[in-house]
Amino acid sequence: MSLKHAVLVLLESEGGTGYDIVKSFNKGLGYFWNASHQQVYQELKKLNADGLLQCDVEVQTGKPDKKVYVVTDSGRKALQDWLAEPAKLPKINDGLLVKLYAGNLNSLSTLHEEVLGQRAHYADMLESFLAVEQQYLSGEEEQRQQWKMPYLTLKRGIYGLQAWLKWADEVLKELANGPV
Amino acid sequence: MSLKHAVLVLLESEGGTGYDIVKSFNKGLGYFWNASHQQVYQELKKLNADGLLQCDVEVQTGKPDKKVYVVTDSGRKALQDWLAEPAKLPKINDGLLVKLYAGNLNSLSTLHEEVLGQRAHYADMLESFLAVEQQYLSGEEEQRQQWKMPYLTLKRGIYGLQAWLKWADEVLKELANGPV
DNA sequence: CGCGACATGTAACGCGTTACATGATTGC
DNA sequence: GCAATCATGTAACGCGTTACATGTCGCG
Repeated sequence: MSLKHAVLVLLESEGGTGYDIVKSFNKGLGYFWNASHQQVYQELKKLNADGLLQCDVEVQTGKPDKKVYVVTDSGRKALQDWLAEPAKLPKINDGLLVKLYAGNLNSLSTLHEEVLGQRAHYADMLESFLAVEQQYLSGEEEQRQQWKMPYLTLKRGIYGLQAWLKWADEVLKELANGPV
Repeated sequence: MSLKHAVLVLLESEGGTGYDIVKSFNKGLGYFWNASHQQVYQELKKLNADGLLQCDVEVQTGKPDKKVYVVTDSGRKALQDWLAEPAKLPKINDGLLVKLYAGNLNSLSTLHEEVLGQRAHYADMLESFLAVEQQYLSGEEEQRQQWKMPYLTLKRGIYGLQAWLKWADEVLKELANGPV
């Protein structure tokens, strides 16, 4: 949809390498935007070819050369254009819910295990989000002001996960009680 | 990811046309699985070619002929295989959150409008979900038993939307208060 | 000695979006 | 007359996944 714009946002203030961007997707932004390293490197190449990014190579020994990308003026313009148009609603395709929906085709115990597995994953995720939140809340006023917007997105992750976990617990109860 | 399997689930019990499937994606299943009609027709063609679906044509006058698909034995097997393997975690790519994250690049009033717009959409959606829930809860015990699993997926939609709306209200307050 | 972090990619394929295309019937 | 519902598709393109591919450094 717009990996392009997510990349521009990340590079806007600082510039960075593909590797840096992938790391961001596994931390801050990663709560609500995902892309594999393959995808990121492809995209960087393309954005560079299209003139939205400029690339400086830092030669290194022992490691592959580091390619540091920075946003160009036309990149900044593309970002502004995107910010001005309304965001699309995210598309949800959740296989677990399809399985549940078709519950009678499957054994309840298999479903129970699956839900438990995802539950564990999301519970870990929530814990780490809450830890980041604590860090934010205990920071200086100035710091808090600076990280206010990213914090709002973190909050989204927290509420979303709490709702998911609440739901999952109800489902697990149903699956345990249920006939068969 | 597995439009294939979503289609098999929908056709498993009844058989149906591409049009029927698209309608399902706009109702029941649509809360957590989406696909355009173009995608659905392509997929049906492919599943038919691969022998997972069988197609009977009903000739009609005035309208295009109706193609009714039913799941074959190998289709049923493919479904069972999929049900047996663990579901992947859904991938989230939410442009609105990218915009918020990069809030300082944008005007707060633009962000405010965007959040308000999505809020309106999700509020409508929640209302319609709650209406469906009421219908379910006021049904006969036997009906409830039959629709239990789809109801659990509806519940997911309800909790998810409520969490989203709660979050959005906090964000709107912040965006209204905030400096600039 | 192996694992994880660092650092980059290619190729093939499959999934999803946008635009284009047709045409009857029913109800306001 | 216009919009919605019924009913189907093609073509081009762009986005995402999986598999393959390479090589160093530091830690335990």
